[in-house]
Amino acid sequence: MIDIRGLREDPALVKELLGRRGVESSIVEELTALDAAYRDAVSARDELRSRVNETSRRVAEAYRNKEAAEAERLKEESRRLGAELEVVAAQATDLEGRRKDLWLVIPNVPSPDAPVGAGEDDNVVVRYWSSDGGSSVEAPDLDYPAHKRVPHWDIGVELEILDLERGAKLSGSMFPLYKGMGSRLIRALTSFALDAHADSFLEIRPPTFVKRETMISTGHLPKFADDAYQMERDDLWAIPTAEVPLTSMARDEILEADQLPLRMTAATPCFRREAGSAGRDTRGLLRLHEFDKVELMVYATPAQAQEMHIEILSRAEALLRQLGLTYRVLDLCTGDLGASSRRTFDLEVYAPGVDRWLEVSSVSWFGDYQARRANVRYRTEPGGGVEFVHTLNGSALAWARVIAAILETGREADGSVTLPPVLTPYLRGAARIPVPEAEI
RNA sequence: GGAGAGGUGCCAGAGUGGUCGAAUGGGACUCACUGCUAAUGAGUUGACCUGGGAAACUGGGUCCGAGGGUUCAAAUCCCUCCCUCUCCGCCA
Repeated sequence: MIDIRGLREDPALVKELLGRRGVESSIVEELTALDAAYRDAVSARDELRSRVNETSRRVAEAYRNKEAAEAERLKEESRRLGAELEVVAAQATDLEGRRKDLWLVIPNVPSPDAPVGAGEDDNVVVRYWSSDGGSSVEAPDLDYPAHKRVPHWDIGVELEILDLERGAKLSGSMFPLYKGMGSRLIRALTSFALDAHADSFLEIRPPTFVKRETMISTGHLPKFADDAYQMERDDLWAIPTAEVPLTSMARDEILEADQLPLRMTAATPCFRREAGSAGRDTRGLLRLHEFDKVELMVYATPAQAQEMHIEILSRAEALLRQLGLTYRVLDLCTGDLGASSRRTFDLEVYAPGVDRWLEVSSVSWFGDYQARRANVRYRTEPGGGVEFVHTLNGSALAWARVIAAILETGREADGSVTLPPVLTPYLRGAARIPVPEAEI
């Protein structure tokens, strides 16, 4: 949730910044109006409640003084005030609910540093990286031989490591089934990444299904309910990313300043209905209802947040470099920013077979937007006041698309795939995926 | 799933209708004493909403697992739900 006090103080600024991401100023004005009405109602309710309380106190007093008649009279008065209170309180409750409903669906105020733009075409490429060219603001040479211009779904069938038809048989399209080296590759990548972060990130294995409140904390509900899988009977939701459970780890808690920054990492499956993109990218591993991902998440003080943002980004990039994959870093423009985010960098790997840049990581700084929803605070100093923490997270990394890029990038002329050497120790020494011998 | 016990402040723990935001102990913080640490003494110590104030501070309201109800009045009585513990059952 945005800082509603900040909104009261400077509505023009909030309107301006939210306008950059396409939020109508009338919506902000509506929240301002509801907020004012809510506060009036609360004052009226509290004043009346105060009188009821006072009257009740006098009832007790009257009884103590053995003034039964006076007590009866006060009880009658209190009853009358109570009836009045009920009406006023109902109004306050109604306004509070309407204010909260609107408050919850208003997206975060973007960072003034985020590039202004309408949509993904306006994202800014910060840099490219390739194993040949290193880091550069110039796009690398994307000149690949024909044998690398084969889509991973064909490679997957050829090498017998992907069986999307059987995945579809079991669960429907966009639920992949990996086998053999395909399956092992996910395990290897997961171990590789978790080990890479083990120096300073606490490894967590969170639950995969979470309560409604947990989804609300990160901003995935109520607005984006259509994108999530729900177990209706128990009102549990399948996590779309480990960000969801990790961000709620400290929900309703007050952390000590010396615990921050608090870094965590988790490998989990991620579930997405992809409701808005039916029919797009239905082939292969480009867009899936279920995929595995390693996530990094940090609780930080506002002062630490920027530095943590860079640290997460660096870690995600380091993995891609070690895997030898060509990638680029995008600074998302205000129009493409996720609803909860203040600023986001996306990492996209280049997959030569499908000739596309694939998003494999999204590194976001949420400010206190999620912390306010999740009520995660910290004590600024021992015995001092409390403030909301800042939350940040980033994938490091989402494996399905990384695997697509590895297969396409590593494909040799004979059809086998050479794997990134860093994975060899995690693959019982295997350095490549051979072409299966033809059956006789 | 069945039976029982229980959920109170940072922690432990008292409190069965009004004087309870809540005893007491511990912790933490501040001050004093001490060369330092420890010990001792005194004091302070919640979060949230809303109003006043530049601020220090201050008025009102809410919060004793959650939500409803009874009552002039609920931590305390009633109902529903959630969670924890013990035993039984089941199970990887």
